[in-house]
Amino acid sequence: MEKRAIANAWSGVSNCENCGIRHLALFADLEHTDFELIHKPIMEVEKKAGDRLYGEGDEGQFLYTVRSGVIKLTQYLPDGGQRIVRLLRTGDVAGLEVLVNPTYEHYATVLRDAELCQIPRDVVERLNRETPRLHNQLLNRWHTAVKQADEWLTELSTGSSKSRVARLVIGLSDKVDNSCYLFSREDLGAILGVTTETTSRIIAEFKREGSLKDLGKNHFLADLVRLQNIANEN
Amino acid sequence: MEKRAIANAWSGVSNCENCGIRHLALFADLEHTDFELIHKPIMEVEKKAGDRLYGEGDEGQFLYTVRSGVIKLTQYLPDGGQRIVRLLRTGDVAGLEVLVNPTYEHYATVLRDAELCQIPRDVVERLNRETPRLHNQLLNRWHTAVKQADEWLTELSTGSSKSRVARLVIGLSDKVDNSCYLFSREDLGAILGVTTETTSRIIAEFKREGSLKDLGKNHFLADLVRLQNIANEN
DNA sequence: TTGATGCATTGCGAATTATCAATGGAATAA
DNA sequence: TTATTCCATTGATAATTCGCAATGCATCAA
Repeated sequence: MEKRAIANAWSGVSNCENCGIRHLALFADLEHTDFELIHKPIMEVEKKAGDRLYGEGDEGQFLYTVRSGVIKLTQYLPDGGQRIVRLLRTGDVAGLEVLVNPTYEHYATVLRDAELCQIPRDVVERLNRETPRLHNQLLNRWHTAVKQADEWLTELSTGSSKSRVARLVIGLSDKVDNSCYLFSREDLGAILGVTTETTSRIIAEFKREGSLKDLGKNHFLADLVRLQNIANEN
Repeated sequence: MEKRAIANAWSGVSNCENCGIRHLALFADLEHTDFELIHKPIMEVEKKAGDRLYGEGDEGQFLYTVRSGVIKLTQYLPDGGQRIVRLLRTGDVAGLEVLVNPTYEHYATVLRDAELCQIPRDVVERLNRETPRLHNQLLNRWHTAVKQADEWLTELSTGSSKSRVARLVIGLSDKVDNSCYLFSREDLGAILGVTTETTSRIIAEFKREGSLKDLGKNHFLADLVRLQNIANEN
């Protein structure tokens, strides 16, 4: 995990303004003068799979914009059971809740090596107070989060585990080349609320029947038509 | 379903400003001058259990603040399966998504007779543009929605159906007098992602073992300690 | 009161999923 | 190369949940 200061205040400003993924990021709508409101450095950090960004209950100092990679947000039950409630990808923001509450509400863990912009909470709060151009982006982020949560409830937590795995694979597939990078069976199970073994059995079955072709390293070729049928069955 | 215009523009304004539940409502932080920005009537509507506020895909003309009663937000799967993704109660807002998208994203149905404030989308959009005092409330609403969705994923869609029913009953219980108003077994099942029969069996079992005491009309006395144990078991 | 209606409950067999334990296979380090 | 380690897969069995049909129960209207 390497940390590279984009900057002291001024050059941090300069870099955000020219960020390659700015059109996807929280600061998409900011104008030149807005960037002058940023008086704390925004760091670009790299994290490896397995690294933790923050834990539930930790004091929320930073928000994170995902530049690349995948982050999982996890919550635990009293009995120790865990559930992955959301996946964050390029352009998504982790830790939005610290604008409303002092602490984080999830464990944020890197699922695939990630590059992130680490933004001090103060910076976002100040921009939120002083320029209206951040508001729409913030509302959009919240909306996206609710939408994903609702989809997970209806699509990934309803029906037989077979259809649910199928829906998850479809959701993780690149619709252009039908390729699909999966996660460990344990993580897939934690997304779906089923056991590791059940997930494994179903994916193995998909491979046997040709719905998935194994390309190695958890990379698959997906037969989306077939999977869609399974997804709709039950 | 009776509709009573609070007003032409001016008296609508006046009434919102003096609303009995304003401290809970979307307009909680507005100041006197902000109310003058409201140039369309806000209607107070009464709906009976079973009435529908709007459907998924409908053009989103209104937001609704719940004054009393309970509203369910439902999504459907292609195979016809349905899932209740959220319950709205006093102070909650239905239809927030129309500030971001043109159409509603759920079916909103009255679960218990409800009184609602029907607010034209334009009104909220204008206030959102012209007064910063609505922003925090909007962010808060979104945050609440995400939080409830996440809780439903971890608590109501994880573990055995018995623990899930127990967690749901606890969540629906009045912590002061341990009383609990349930819904039809079908609705409870749609909240938990299990069948009506399974839900019914579990609640019947709770009654037999004394975790719930039936007071008639889906009103129960809950033994929260016992239920909590069941909730944590598995 | 008497039906009629709409739910809730229950029984039972089938299907699904969990659980525990063993085996297999691929990637990595020595 | 050879171990080693970490997962994924599979088997066997138990437990849970579903699906369908029958029955019970309370409410409401005639």
